[in-house]
Amino acid sequence: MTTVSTPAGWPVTEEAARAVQDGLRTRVVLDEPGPPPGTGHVTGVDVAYDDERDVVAAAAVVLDAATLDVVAESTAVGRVSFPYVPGLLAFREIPTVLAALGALSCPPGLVVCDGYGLAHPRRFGLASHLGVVTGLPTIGVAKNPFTFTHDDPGTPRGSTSPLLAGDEEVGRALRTRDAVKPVFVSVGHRVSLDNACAHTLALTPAYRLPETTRRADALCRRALREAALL
DNA sequence: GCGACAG
DNA sequence: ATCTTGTCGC
Repeated sequence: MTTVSTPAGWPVTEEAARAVQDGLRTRVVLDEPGPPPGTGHVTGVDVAYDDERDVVAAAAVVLDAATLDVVAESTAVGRVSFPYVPGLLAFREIPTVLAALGALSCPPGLVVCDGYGLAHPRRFGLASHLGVVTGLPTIGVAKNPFTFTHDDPGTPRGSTSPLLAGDEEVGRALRTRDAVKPVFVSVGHRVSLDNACAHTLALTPAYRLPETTRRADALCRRALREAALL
């Protein structure tokens, strides 16, 4: 496990953080399909917090995309770098997530984030931000619709409905299990929305949430419990 | 101005 | 995100 501190120059105010987003958003690449599902590596990243102790732990878990077997994993801990503000989640998660990704012993391939990419007030959520900063293909799979609207997808697994910001499709509500609440998929960087949904389905053979985020969630919680950062 | 709001 | 017990069901 590695230890990280908040990067020099990291935004302190909400206004500064929004300015950073506006400066980076133009670098998001949307015209690549991304890797085909079931090939290469797929990596889940997630973060857990202990605001009492001011500690944050991140985990990255690399899976073989064909078998969903764990290929590699890593964790990182640090201090909380930003408060939770809707629309600015990336500034809270990215430093530790970058450290965890950097500690991996193999290439991550496609990165699956817990949250949104383009489905964001300024079209630059966590998944897009992480993609631009690393250059890696990324997608966002969120558990809640945030401020966006959607119709309920059909009952069968695989059914979708557009996730809308007004009349703009910023993502998709995707049913990953029959009759179970859908997840909300959006493009991060260098992946198409169709492909992002296909990957999400490939990663949900048994549970609502992708195996990537399930593994990363369990690992970062464990890392937080065991963190001795005092 | 007020409320809602990924994790 | 996090605080939290038991409980119903495959």
